[in-house]
Order: sequence, then C-alpha cells, then structure tokens
Amino acid sequence: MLLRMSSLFLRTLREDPADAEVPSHRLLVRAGYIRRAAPGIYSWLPLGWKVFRNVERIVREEMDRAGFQEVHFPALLPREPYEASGRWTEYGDNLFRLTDRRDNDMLLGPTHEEMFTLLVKDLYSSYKDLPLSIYQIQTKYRDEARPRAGLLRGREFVMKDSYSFDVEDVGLQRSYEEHRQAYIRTFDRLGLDYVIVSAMSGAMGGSTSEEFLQPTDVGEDTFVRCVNGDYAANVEAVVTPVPPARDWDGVPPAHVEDTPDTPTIDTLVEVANGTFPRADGRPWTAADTLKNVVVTLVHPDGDREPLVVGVPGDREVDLKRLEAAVAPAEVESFTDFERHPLLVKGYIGPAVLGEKGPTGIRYLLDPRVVPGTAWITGANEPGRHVFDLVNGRDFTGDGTIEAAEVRDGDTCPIDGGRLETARGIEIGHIFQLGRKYAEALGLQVLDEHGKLVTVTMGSYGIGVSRAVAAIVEATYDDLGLCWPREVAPADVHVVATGKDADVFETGDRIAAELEAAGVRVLYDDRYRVSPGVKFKDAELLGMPTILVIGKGLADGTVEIRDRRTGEREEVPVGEAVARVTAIVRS
RNA sequence: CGGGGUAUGGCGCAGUUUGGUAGCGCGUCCGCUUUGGGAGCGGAAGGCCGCCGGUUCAAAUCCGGCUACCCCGACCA
Repeated sequence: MLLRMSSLFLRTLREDPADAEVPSHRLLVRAGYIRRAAPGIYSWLPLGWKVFRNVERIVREEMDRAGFQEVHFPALLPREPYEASGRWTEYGDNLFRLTDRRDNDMLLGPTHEEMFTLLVKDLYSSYKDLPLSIYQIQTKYRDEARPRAGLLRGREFVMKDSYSFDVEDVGLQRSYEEHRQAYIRTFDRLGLDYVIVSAMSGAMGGSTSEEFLQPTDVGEDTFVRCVNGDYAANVEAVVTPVPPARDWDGVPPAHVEDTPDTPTIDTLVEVANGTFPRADGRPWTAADTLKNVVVTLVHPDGDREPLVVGVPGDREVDLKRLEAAVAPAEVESFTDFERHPLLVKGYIGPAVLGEKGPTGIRYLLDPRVVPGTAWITGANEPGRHVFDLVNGRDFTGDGTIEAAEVRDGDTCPIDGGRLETARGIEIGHIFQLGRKYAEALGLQVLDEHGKLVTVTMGSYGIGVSRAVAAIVEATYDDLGLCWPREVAPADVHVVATGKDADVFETGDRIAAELEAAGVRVLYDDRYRVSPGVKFKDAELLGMPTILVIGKGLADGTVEIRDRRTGEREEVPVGEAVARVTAIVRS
C-alpha cells in the first residue's frame, strides 16, 4: 500500500523533545514513530507500527522456521498460578495488580512461565509428546521503579517468549541449542551487531544461560569480552581466573600492629607505609590489604543471615555480582553491629569469622585470595591490624565467591588475555530453566517405564519492542534514523521536489510502478513544501533508499541516494524503476 | 526509596529575581509570492501559566502544601 506523505498521519518535530535523552528515544519521537502515553508506555504511530510489525514478523518467521509453535495467552491473568509459583509475592511492586468486580485478584502478566507450564500440564502426560517448544508474542507489564530511555525500558513492552519441554537433560540442551541458532538467525536478519555473553540465571534458577547484547553506551548491562575474542560474559557472570597457590616459606609469622584511625583502606595503606615499611622497600598498596565486607542475606523464606565477603582492598564489592552469586537470596547492607560485638566496624578480620569461628558467620573469599597469599587485614580491635596473615596458614574461608568488581584490563579466564568492559542492551536471553517451575506446578509425564518424571524446561526471550530501539541505537547517524532494509517502514522514499506538474506526474507514475514491482514506497507528494523540508524529513525518517525527482527531470534524469552512505547516482527517468528495484533486491 | 532538575498554546523556550494587559521561535489555518537543503510578506486561530490553599486592590511571579514528569543512584531475568 503506497504511503503518501500528503495524507500520512505523521508530524515530524524540528527540535528534539525535551524529555528524551538517548538517541533511539529522541529520534523515534522526533520522526513521529512513537508518542509517550504514560511513563514507560508508548503509542505507535503509522511508521513506527510498520517497523514494529516488521520486527515481529521476522521474529515469528524464525521461530516458525525452527519448528516452534505459536500460541497466545491473555495478558490479564488470574492470581492462582502465580500464587502457586510464589511469584505473586516475589514480584512485589513490579506486578500490576487489579481486582475484578467479584473482588478476585488479577494481574497483568509480567512473564508467562506459569501459564505455559500449566497449559502443557493440562494437555500432555506422556514422554511421547515431548520434546515441545511453544512461544508467544505478547504484551508484558512490569511496574518498573524507573522506566527510562523510551522503548528501552518500558512498563508495557512486547516480548517473544518461548519455552521448551523435555524429559531428559540432554533433550533440554538440544532444545536450548535450537533456540540459540534461531536467535542468531533472527538477530542477523534484524541487522543487529550483537554479542552473545555468558549470563547468570539469577533468580530464575537453572544453570546455563546466555544473553544477546547489542553493544552501545546507553545499554543497561555491563559485559566484558576478551581482546582475543574467545570469551564474553555479563559482569555478573565473569569468572575470575584463580592464581596458583603460593608457598608461604619466608613469610614472617603474623603480627598485630597498632594502626590508629585506619577504618578505611586508604587510611590503612597510608599508616602502613608510614609506620611499617616493607622489608623489600616496595610500598604497600590497597591490593596488599584484605577487605572484609559484611552484608545481610535475605533468603526467600525470610531468613536473615550475615555474610562476610573478603576481597583485595583495591576492589569494591559489586552488589550486582554479589546478588547474582547468592541468588535467590537478596543482599541488604549490614547494620546490626550491636548484636555482633565481635565485629568491629572497620577492623574486621578473619580471626572471628567462618562457620567454625567465634561468630559463626559464613566467610567467603574472592578467588584471588589463594592459599599462600599474605595480607594486611583487620585484627578485630579498634585501631589494630594484623600483618602477614597467610591464607591456609593463619586462616581459611568457608569457600570462594565471585563478588569483587570487574575492571577493564582484568584477566580472561580462558586464555589469560585482557578483558575489556562495555555496555549493551539485552535484546535476547536464553536459559536452561531446569525443573523449578515444573516442580512447583506439578508438570510431570510418564516415561517409557510408566514412571512419573518431572519435565525439564528452557525459557527464551526476545524483547520485540526493545529490539526496535536497539536497531535504532545500532544504525542512527547525525541526520536521523537509518533503517536496515528489512525492518524499514518502506524500501524507498520517493521525493518529488519543485512545483512542476511534470515532477508530480512522474512521481505518481514511478511510485505506482515501484509498488507494482513489489517495492514498498513512501512517497513525498506534498505540494508547496520546500525541497529543504522534504530532504530533511527523508533523512530523519530513514528509509534506506531515497529517490529524488526534481530539477534533473528537465534533462531526463532522477537521483538515487543511499541513506546510509550518502552516495548519489543520476539515472535516466526511464531506468529509475528498474534501478531501484535492483537495489532493493540486492 | 535517596539526590538533582523541570512544570507557561501541538513542540522548543523566555517571562518569576523586583507582583500590574501572557510573550518569542517552530508548527497549524487563510491570502499572495517562492520551490534542490528546514522560504518571504501580510493576516488568524490556539493558553485554568501543573493542582489546592494563603497574602494582596491585583499573583505565571510572593508564601504554604500537594502532584506529575525528566535525569543520576538504589531496584529490575
């Protein structure tokens, strides 16, 4: 259907909207693709809706091609299934809740694991029915504390979510791999320049998990990748290579020293260098100290447990990494020093820690704190620290934990190369859920021996509306939007400039012929609009090819421009349709 | 939830310090001119100045309270 600018429901803005910061948000609003309806909730206008549906179509085609079957659940859901899985309470304020006229609790679905699981349970009861992968493309509702950046984090958004059901673990791995391949094809077609990173399954339970990230500074996820290209991971999932254990021969016995007024690492290093210079003359640094950070874990059943994390003093504890490591427990700051008199704030040391120590508090160490390493650390008395305290000789932890911050330049766990940090938008996430939901909701089938077994599941998501924004972030330039052809609202933007009837007659004819040839056309047939306005709009709106009909017509030529490269070519009017068609099909 | 900011026509903003007819640019409508890089001239429509209360002869402006939105952080498959 030919899109005519003269009647298209569109108003482009000459200036940036004041409330939009990130490029995708700014440009989509300015180019008249979306409008804000409420915080984190957007309306789609004709051009935006076309892009959205193109993205949705590509996702659907690739899911169908992989043999997954599409279903469609309601967005408005009853409370019971979410009560059964525990998420009615777990989701907390992020759940949009409402009641119907009979006062029954309802919710707007934030995600649909429960519904899928129960549907399969309803219909299937034999191992012969499996494996099965089903999906939907559905509007999801999450009452985010802080929606931001337009489509990147909304309270209403569209997600494609798939679920796989298998009897055995190997089957789950196969289903997972099928989804992984389908995602690769999907994101390739969407024109994204994504990175696949190892991720934490976090609160979802389960084991293997990977994220598809579109690298960009405005992304909300931080990930690392090895400069040698053999490793990429979300910071939460980064594995620290463990240095070899060291020999502690020659390390003097541990000795406690007075270090007044040194509650922080900085003050400690200063006093250590001033009062206790090292024998070899090398100055103490923060990396020589062992920092013991107390936090409170809140377990899902409500139990509160203090935990001490020991990290080299030059690193902070990264709360996100810590939470990922202790999931499903949550982390709160520790304030209860009154009930734990042995914990001396600012001077906490290993001597009182550990499940077998005087406090009985679990003590987990950063992987860098290997046996044989010597540390300056708290002596559990105000103003006192212990020097040359050796792991394995003088203290041990209850295990290790990945909770220290990850930094640019850290070491790759695969080949020892340098890790670089970057930000990205999460556009897809695949993981092996395992049996958590199947167990909670009683999804079992009979195996070949007639025995009931619990089904193992995988869960796979693509943020469809978010992908629209991610594509913009990956493709925009100074002039405006710049769509990859397959998701663009049209293949070619035909611009008629000038006032001659000839120009518009030619434009009408070429637009019609292009449409007849199967080329999607946006036709700027606005009369009495100056050429400058039309060119600016064409660049802002971002169709991949622009065909200008104007002053060249006197010489029998029109101009074809590539929106991305800016390249221009003059072609005879008679060849314009064939030329554009060839470009579109190439 | 903590910190910062903003709220004036469809959009972007000035006006608030020092109370006195509500303004500018863009957009929209009408007329004439203009047509290869966001045209010109003339005319017009469009505003409970976020809300509630107070002070005052008089409040966009001063005072008190509230709300909404944006940004940073916390939170968030």
